[in-house]
Amino acid sequence: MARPLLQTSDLDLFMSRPRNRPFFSEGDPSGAIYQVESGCIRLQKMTEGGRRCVLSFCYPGDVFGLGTHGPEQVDAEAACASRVSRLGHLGLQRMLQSEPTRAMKVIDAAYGGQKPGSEHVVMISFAPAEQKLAWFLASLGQRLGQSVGGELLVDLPMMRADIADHLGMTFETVSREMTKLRDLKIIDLLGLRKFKIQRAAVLQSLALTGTLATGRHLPSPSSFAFSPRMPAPRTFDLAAAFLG
Amino acid sequence: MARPLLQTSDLDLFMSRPRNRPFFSEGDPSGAIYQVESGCIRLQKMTEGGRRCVLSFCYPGDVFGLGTHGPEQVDAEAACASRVSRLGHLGLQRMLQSEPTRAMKVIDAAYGGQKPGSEHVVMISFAPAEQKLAWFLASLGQRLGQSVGGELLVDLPMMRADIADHLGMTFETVSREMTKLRDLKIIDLLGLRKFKIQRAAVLQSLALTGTLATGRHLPSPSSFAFSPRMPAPRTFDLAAAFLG
DNA sequence: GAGCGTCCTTGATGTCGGTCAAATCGCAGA
DNA sequence: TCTGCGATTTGACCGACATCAAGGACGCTC
Repeated sequence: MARPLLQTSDLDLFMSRPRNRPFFSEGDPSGAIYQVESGCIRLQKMTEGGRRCVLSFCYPGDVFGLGTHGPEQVDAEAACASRVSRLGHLGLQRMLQSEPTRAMKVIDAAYGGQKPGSEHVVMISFAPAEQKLAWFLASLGQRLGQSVGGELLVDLPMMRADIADHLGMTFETVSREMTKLRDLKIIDLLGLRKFKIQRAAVLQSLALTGTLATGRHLPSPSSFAFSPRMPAPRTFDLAAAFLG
Repeated sequence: MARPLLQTSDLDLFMSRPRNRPFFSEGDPSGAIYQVESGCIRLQKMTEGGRRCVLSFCYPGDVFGLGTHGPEQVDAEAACASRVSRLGHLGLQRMLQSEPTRAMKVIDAAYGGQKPGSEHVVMISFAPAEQKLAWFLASLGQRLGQSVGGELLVDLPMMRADIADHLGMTFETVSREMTKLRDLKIIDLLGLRKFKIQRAAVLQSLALTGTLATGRHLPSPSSFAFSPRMPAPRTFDLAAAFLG
């Protein structure tokens, strides 16, 4: 990660959890802010019927803990062995007084401000299984990918079942679609916890439109694949407005 | 509605739209805050393939316009003939200076702070069609229902297709499931734009567990049906923290 | 390296809900 | 009231995906 939002001096606690153990559970006291140091955190809800729904994953550098990303609405569990640092309620109030601008950035991030969560809803409501998985793998590549000789090497820290519960499908279908993408030579599976994106433009096209494209008629792959989305024309800046 | 968050003196513009016309579109300048005066607003996204996904509905008294409820992420269109009032960027900054506590409440609401949006994701990812619709009708009853002689009379301001795009199904399936619930005497359809909840406890049970229940073994219907959810034990109050 | 449990892959089968199509309803305007 | 169009209902059919069920692979611990 580039430079974490929270530094050691801000934090008042470090927590480690093996896979599937909670950092907090729905209904726990809220107000603290968490930053992922290593591993991968699942923000999830359980249904009455005992099924699990993974609302989002947090990776190193991500901040969570408020609103829809906090114990008022979700559980936070380790998707693999993970370390998380914590800024408590009081520490946050101290920061709000001493460094209000940075504190507002932290708060915005902890609400899940960065990620466009509405895309997730769009994908799980309409897209067929193949497109859902392409979308997930592409966004994972964008977030965690390491460029190696023109290809993108990506960690896959969570289990198939976690991906399934994130995309609203079964782990069997995740597995099948994964195999299909491998057979199409769009991705390559390197063990269970790592994969390589071989044809990024095709994957991206599949993620966006649900159809395969050769990639030949698209804008040059390097500029098209995984480019950040266009910035909004003019954005309301909560911190700026507040601080005058 | 009880007492609207924004008063006439705050607002700088009133807008009316017939059904399906936009109040704003994704990418429009952001920073303004909107309050529904009458009608029903759809917050929605279009997919590449031209399909529509309705992320939420706003009813009279609801405030929207920021974050996932603003033009950075969604379109806002009238689901039926609607009136909306608007507090512009500058007006909001003025309010932040003159009445910061109220302004923070307005901002929180405009981010969609009230509604637990994660429930929506859970429903559309796993629930079968019948449960999805039961959940939607039950929450509509909770929000818009008028108690009339032990039954709940509810307006249904949007079309079947809007409901379908909100729940990730087709309008044909919405129609079929609606008929099914009517045949089970759980609801009664009063024309196209109104319905009555006849057996609230059963509807609620269907919404929560996906199974029909007689209602006999449930807690007394009056306390169970449509009761507000339990408050979180301790909640981080952004406004309070900010204002010291 | 052997043994074991968990996770993953693959196959066979059934079904829910999507798609296509037609009939009916309801409302607005002539 | 009549007419016309869009919204809704209902029906028939089919395919994508869930479910059930074995195997196989991976990564532990000993």
